[in-house]
Amino acid sequence: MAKSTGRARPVIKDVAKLAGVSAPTVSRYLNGTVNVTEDKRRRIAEAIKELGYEPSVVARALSNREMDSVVVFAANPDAFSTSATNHGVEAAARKRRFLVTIVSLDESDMDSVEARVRMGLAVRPAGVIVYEYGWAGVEALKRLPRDIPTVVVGGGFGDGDYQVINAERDGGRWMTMHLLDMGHSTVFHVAWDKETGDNSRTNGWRDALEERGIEVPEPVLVPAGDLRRAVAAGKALGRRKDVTAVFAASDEIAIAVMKGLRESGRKVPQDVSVVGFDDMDFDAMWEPPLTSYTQNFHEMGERAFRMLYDQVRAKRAGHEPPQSQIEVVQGKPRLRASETSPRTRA
Amino acid sequence: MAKSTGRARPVIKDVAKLAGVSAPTVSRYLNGTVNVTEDKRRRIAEAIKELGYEPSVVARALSNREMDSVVVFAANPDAFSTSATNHGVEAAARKRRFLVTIVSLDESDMDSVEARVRMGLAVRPAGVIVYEYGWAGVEALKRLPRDIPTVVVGGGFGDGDYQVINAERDGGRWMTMHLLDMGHSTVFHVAWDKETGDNSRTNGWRDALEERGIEVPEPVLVPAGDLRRAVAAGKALGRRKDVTAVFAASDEIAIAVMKGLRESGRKVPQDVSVVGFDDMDFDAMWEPPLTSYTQNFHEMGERAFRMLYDQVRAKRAGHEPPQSQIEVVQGKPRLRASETSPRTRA
DNA sequence: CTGAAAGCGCTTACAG
DNA sequence: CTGAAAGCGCTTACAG
Repeated sequence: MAKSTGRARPVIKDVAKLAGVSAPTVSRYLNGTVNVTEDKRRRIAEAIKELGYEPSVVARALSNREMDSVVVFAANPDAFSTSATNHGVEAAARKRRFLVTIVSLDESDMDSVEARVRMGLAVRPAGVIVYEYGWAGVEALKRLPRDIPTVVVGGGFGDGDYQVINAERDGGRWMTMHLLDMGHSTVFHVAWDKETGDNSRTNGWRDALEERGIEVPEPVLVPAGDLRRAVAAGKALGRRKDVTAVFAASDEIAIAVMKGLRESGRKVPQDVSVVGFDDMDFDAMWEPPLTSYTQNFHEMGERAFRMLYDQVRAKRAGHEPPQSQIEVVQGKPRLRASETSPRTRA
Repeated sequence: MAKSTGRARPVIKDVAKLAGVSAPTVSRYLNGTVNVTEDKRRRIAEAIKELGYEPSVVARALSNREMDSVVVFAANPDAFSTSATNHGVEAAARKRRFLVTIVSLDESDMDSVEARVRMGLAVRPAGVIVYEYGWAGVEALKRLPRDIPTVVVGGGFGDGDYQVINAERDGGRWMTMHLLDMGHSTVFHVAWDKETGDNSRTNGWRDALEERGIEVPEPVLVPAGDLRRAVAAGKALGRRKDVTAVFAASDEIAIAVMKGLRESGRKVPQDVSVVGFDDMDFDAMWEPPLTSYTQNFHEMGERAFRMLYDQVRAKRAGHEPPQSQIEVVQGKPRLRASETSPRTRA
């Protein structure tokens, strides 16, 4: 603890001198690469403590040609999914003493993706994690060198050799089935217009309808993020007497749709059942409490890091990379009170 | 673009050779520290392009004794305020080609703060930004060396020499005054029990009441994050006929309180006016649309970085540090429909 | 098991 | 303006 030397920050040589050994020995002690005599171990440990020594990750990185760090490329930096996943990555990384650097991708400025990828790679991270919650992730992925350990989070099956995916499609199917099981003859669907492909909630909705042999109505697509348009969509749906159930692709949409439905004189859930997706904090507070589907983004982040770490370790040890793999993180429905069986027509 | 050499990643020497100059000259060209002949500039530029050269930030960091990066210490990593501020920091940092590393502080594990600070500092960042949205930030701040450029975001006046603060107290005062101006004889207040001190919404509420010479009722404190307890608080308030207006310390709380109020048979806003704070996305969707107060976290993040950068630049140039300063980022009220003048008692 | 030497890829005095 | 040399703080063959 005591700052015994005049140096602002002790370096490995200071430790070595104080412990009466050479710098490489301290390095070996620190990294456990080779055995060090018990006696010396003790003296080194003491010296480290005495000086408050912390190895320079920068010097280590230069020597190792890479840093103990992971860079995360993420679009939609303000989205809940992004921030929760970041947190999961960071928690797992910390256990391995890896640093995480977030480089956000601006969906509105494609040209910059190239520059941002270069910038992120300039620290020579041990690996990268790319979120495919939005399409900018796909662009970033294309620009990554093949030899850097990479994990893709989200997106469709097979977007990456190593991937952590959420069961979006399954979830969409489940929610739709749930409504069907309650007796609704069909389920309408409202979603943002930017969909993420194969593994989407929208496809899950389609799956359920098709499985039941129900004709799939046209999904209602709304410009991404435009709550007002989502309200309008709800209102339009409300005017059609054949809609008794809607599966909204997100809680935000569900809430907007409910508002629109009410504006057109329909009650939720008495006249129309509405379910959402994402299980946001507020859902339980809603009137009526919104039925939704939880995804565990934090868990996805943790798994993504662990999957990456396995690759990094193999690479450093000179082993073959682990087998390509896709982990699917299941979500689960949270039933509340925004849906009910359709009532018999008056 | 073309990878003309066999090297995986070109280094400064490759550029130098191709351009027919020495490595230091390339370095000077890159950093603009000294003039380089026009002729050589051109050749160097071409070589860089040809090789796709990107300087190693790690090597540069080792030489400079610090990295072009900033570490952010942030508690409550999942909170909207945290993620929006991060995004602002990152956007501003990118313009200066600084990397940002997020180290999250776990409020439940105080012992680790020390370790996390050390870990964050191990990359020798040029500076650090600490969020005082929660108390863990205060702990981190105590453990930072005095000589590293630092800016504090949030918290109370004077928590740091360089600080970007939100006008929380002003906002609380404004919202309370607004209710008073509508004719309510007093305003009740519900908040999480962990308050951030001087510059708090709660204090703003108190200010307004005191300015008007109104006796300040006991604020209702609820365990942080416990929405259910907040609903209960709303319910309890609803049973008291003297409550006609409540200022909730956050939108989450406002929503829970509204729910509780309704459970006790009171209508919002007809019987009781409720206003929140934070202006979350959903507020406009609420029934009734929730009146709230916006804070510009993104802007706070940007300003924090710029303030930090000024310190870093001064330090690197060997100048005196800029004058200690506190920037206050104003928020603004968003009036919607969750409050109204009290109606005359029936 | 351990030390002296060389190297990672930059930058910065030091000469010229 | 520009090059040769030394140094930033580690790690890793190479000998012993």
